[in-house]
This record gives sequence, structure tokens and C-alpha cells, in this order.
Amino acid sequence: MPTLADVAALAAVSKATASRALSREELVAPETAARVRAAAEQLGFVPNRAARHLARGRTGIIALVVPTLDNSFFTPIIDGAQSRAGEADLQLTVSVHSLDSPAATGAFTRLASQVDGFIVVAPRGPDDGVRAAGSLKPAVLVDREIEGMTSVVADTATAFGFLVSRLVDDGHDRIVYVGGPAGSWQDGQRSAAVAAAASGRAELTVLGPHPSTFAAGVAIASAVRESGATAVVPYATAIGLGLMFALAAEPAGRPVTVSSERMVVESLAMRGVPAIDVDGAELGRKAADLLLARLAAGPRTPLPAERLRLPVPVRWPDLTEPLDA
Amino acid sequence: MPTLADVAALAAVSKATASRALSREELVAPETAARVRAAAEQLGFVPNRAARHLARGRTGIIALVVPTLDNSFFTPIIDGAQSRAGEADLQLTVSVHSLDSPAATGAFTRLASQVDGFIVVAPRGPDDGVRAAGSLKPAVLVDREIEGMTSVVADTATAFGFLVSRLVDDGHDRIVYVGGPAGSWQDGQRSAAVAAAASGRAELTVLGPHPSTFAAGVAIASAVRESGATAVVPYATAIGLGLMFALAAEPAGRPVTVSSERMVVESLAMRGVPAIDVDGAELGRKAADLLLARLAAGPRTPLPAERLRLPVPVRWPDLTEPLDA
DNA sequence: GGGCGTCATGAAACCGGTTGCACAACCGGT
DNA sequence: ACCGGTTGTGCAACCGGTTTCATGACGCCC
Repeated sequence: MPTLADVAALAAVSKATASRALSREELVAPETAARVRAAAEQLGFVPNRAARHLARGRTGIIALVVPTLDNSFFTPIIDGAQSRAGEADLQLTVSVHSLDSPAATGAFTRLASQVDGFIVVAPRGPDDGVRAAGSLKPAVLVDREIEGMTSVVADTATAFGFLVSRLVDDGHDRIVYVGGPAGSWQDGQRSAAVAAAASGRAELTVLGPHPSTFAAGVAIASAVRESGATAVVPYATAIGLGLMFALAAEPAGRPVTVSSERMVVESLAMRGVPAIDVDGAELGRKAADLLLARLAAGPRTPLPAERLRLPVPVRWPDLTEPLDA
Repeated sequence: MPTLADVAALAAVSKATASRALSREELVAPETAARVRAAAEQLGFVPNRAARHLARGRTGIIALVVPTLDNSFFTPIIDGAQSRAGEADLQLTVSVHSLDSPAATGAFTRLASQVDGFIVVAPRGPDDGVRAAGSLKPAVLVDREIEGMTSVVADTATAFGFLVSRLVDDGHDRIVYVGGPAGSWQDGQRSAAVAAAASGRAELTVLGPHPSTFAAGVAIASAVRESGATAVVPYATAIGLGLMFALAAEPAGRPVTVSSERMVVESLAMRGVPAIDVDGAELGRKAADLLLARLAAGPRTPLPAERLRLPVPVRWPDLTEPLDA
């Protein structure tokens, strides 16, 4: 593993010049730069990123904080952020942390000193915990907005509103919304949008709050039946899956249209289901972009907080086969 | 962010002593160590891991190489390896790479110089590419064995053998094995075990090779029907799902028992399915353990190659409800 | 032709730790 | 009282880069 000193020696220049030739080429004579590049090429030189960042007083690591890995909503976010960070020669470290517990603050502070910045996915919990985290290092929030912080969210509220109004157009006049976890920011957005879309046009029953689990969907099925609704809009995919499962197992009754987010199992279970199409990878990429910009700006001239909302397409297939007919 | 020098100053010792007090306590006087610890505590000192590893001529990063992220078999492996690496203060970087393309060698060599070692998940492709990768840095192979390399594999072959012999015991005398991707190491193991278990006791039809996809399962369904088999053992979960989906959609015919690996969707689609239970996280943890041991040993006295096989439990539920009856 | 601004380069300091080596204090043994 | 052997500590070098600053060479202008 050749070092910069080796390259410099081979090119007959100093370490300083070699460094400049490779990273800030405009500072050296073209001919010298070429010579250094050739030497680096010949030796197969690859700069040591730890040393590079260390010299700049950085760690070269950014942390992606998620509440759990046990939810396939987060995986693509990680993926997107990862690829973006990689392009900027930054390591991404994934840290499982729910910021709502004050006890976790110590561990979090320790983490903070190891990284240059955060991407935080904290779907729920008090604003203060998240805000405190964001005060330690530059931070970007994903899928949640907090006053004064930079964030990128999937605009699922608009998509849910569209979904409901389309359902109403299709003749559904009794609709159930199954709420997500208590304190979820997105749930607040979605339920408001759903209520607005249904207002005055359909009877809306709101159930919940419920955790985003398969089991919750199963448990809620009978309540959905009893509501007399012909369409149900669940907060999360997992709830929708449980719901479909439980409804399908019942003796055939009134058809119920279940909508959901699109996910990996769609090809098996979600044929013909109206769905919103959240691009998790794009969320991750945008979050990384925002963070990189803030890091580049430096602590001297911090960028003003920024809120980004990504549009969420709605997929509306032919509903030729009711799911539980 | 206080540095070691700050701690040393506060404790009225040199940087050297401060360093030793915090990392190799046995080298300093107990009373001094206590003083340094107190100073570090008071300042909220957190050592900079990049600097630490740099000083030791290491990067502090290990790479986990996977062929794709688009397969939920890999996720738990990442998870397990991640947690293990974290305990040893190492960063884990996930790199998507299929080692079979010689064109990728350049990029791979570049990666190699950035990390201390590899965990390689390369389910298929020629041995040579993988071996070449392993020659650059200490490496541990996951779910594949290659002569001369350290590896940890889930012993699914034994589990598949058990599965088939149990099926035969239950009266199935015509069985289909749906082979996995061409060149897959695990497929070689599994098909051999299946053949051995069926040998002389049941008629075995082997289909394939097939990619591990839902679509492949759907496509193969009619061939499975035509084979006249009453039980089918697919190489991968995704194939099994597609198969179940396609068989269920047909007008009810002869019951067919489909087995599979257990995965996240099991609660929805895989009730009553005999399944093998691969613990991906444990694979990841063990792989990290093996790699850490090799790194600790250092390049001077390399450890001999080691092969670890993790037992794979087989889950055999009551088959009260045939899936496509 | 002297003064001045630009450009290219190298020496050395620096980032934040670890470690080899020298040295001093202190130990028990004879 | 002298000696060899531990123990504890500090100085300085080192890891592999980046960056500040000083210096020298050059071109330009008056």
C-alpha cells in the first residue's frame, strides 16, 4: 500500500506538491500534475481517507439514526443515503436509536462526537429530544418536520388525500382510516388530509392509534367490518397486510378495498390494491444531499433550515378482482 | 470536543501517560489512572477513532461485500456483522459487488486499500475471483466454502436432506427439487443432499437452474404440476412464494406441499409451510468474529483457514390446511 | 533595469491519537 | 552499601495525509 510520500518520491516532488496535484490540481503546474498523476497511477496509490479527514478536523463519518431496523420502510432510506455519502467519500454508519428516551442521551452524545453530522429518522416522540440531537451536529430530519430544523419528507398526506377523494368518487361513502402509532408526525399529517378529503362527502371512521404491525391489522379487522365501511385506508403497509389477511380468511362478506403503501411483497399480496408509492431511496439521497451541503458550508456560516417535500405518486390499478369476494 | 492533550493537561500528565491510562491501564500507576479517568470524565472526552486506528496503521473499517441489496437474505447478515463490528470499534461499510466480473477487479482493489478486511458474500461465480479478493486483505466468506479460505456457512444442506427424508416418511414418493441459480455453491450442496435423501426411496425430479425470484416460481408451476409430484422443495424463498402463488391461483388440483426458508413474510403467506430457519444475523456475527480474530492476529502470524458450519433448524408445522386444496 | 505581483514549490506544523526508548525512582537480595 | 530488576513516566517519533507560510523564479510595467 503505497503512501503519498512514495508517490512524491517517484515524481520527484515534495509531499505537499503531490497532495495538491491530486486533490487541488489547479494549484500546481500542469506538467507537474501530470507527472504526479502518472506516479500515483503506476504505484496504484489510493489515498487513506481516515488521514484525509483527520487532517481537516473531521471524522469522515455521518450517522444515520433509525428507531429500528425491523421495518422495511427504513432499508431503502439507508440504501439511498449510503450511496450518496459514498460519492462524497463519507462513511455512513447506521445507528439504532429512538430519541424519545432521555436515558439514551448519553450514548447519543458519545455518538455525536464520532461523526460529522446526522440523518435522523424519528417518526415519533417529542420534538425536544430530536431538537437536542440536532443541536450537537448538523442534522437532517427524514419524514418528519420540526420547526427550525432541516428536513425532507415524503408528501404522503397529499397522496392520502387524493386516495380518499378518489375512493369517494368511486362511490365509497363509508370509509375507515386506521391510524398509525401514537405521536407519529406522519400520522398527524395523513389523518388530517384524509379527514379533509372525506369531509362532507363520505362518512369517515377513524380507528387507532395502532402500531405499524401485521398483528394490529389482524386485530382491527372485525372493527372494520362492523363499521360498515366499504373502503379502508390504513396508515402503514403492515397494517394493511394484516387486514387483508384477516378479511380474506373470513367467510365472504361485503367487499372491502384496502389501500396501502407499495412494498416488496406487493407482487404476492398486493395485486389490485390502490397504493401510494414512497421512494425511500430518494428520501435517503435527498437527506444526504442536504446534510452534505450543510457540512460543506461549515460551522462558520450555517445554512438556514430548509424543508423539502417529495411528491408521492398514487398507483391506481384496475380493481377487477375484489380481494375478499 | 476535548482532545487527549486537554485531558493530559488537566490530569497533569503527558499525552503518553494519558493515552496509556485510558487504553492500557495496566501500564500506569493505579492512582494516576484514576486521575486521568476523572479528568476525561470531567471533560466528556471521547477518543477520535480515526486517529486511533491511523496511529496503528489501520483504517478501522471492514467491508461487507454483497452481490445486491435487493434480497432480504442479506439484510440480517449486514445487521449481525454491523453489531459485532461496532463492539470492536470498527466501522462496517457495505459494498455492492459481484466478484464474478473481472472488470470489477480495479474497483475492488481500490476498495481493498481502504479497509482492514473483508466479509464476502458471493453466492456464486468462479472461485478464482473470490480467492483473488481474499488475497488482498484478511477475508471471511459467508455461505460458501472455498479451499484455503475461512468461511462460515449455514448448513442448509443437512436441513434440506432432513426435510426431504421427512417428506418421504410422510408418504411423498414423488418430489421435485427446484434448483437455484447456476453456479450457486449452496445449490450444489442442497441438491446433493436432496438427492441423497431421496435416493431409493422416492422419485426425484430436479428442475433448474433458476434465479431466486418470485417470477421463476410462477413460471415453474406448471412443470411442477406435470411432474406429478406431491411435494416440492424450492431452492429459495422467493421461488417458493411464486410457486405457492401460482398453484393457489389454479383450479384446485392435487395438493402440493411447498417448503421454503423462513422469511419476513411468513406470517402472511407461509402458514403451515415446512421451512428451514436460517439465522442470517448469526451468520453475520460469526463472520465478523472470525474476521476480528484474524485481524487481531496480525499479518505476521496469520491464522490457518477455518470453516464454520452453523446448524439450521427445520420447522415442521401441522399441515392441517393444504395450501391449494 | 529595478520594483512588484503571480505562480509553483518545499519545509514544517498540524490533525489526534499510539508507542519505542530513555530515564529515574524504587524494590529486594547479598 | 552496591547491584540488577521492575515500575512509572515523559520525550519524541510516527501514522498519512492537508495546509500555512516562506522562498525563489518568472513576467510585466514604468
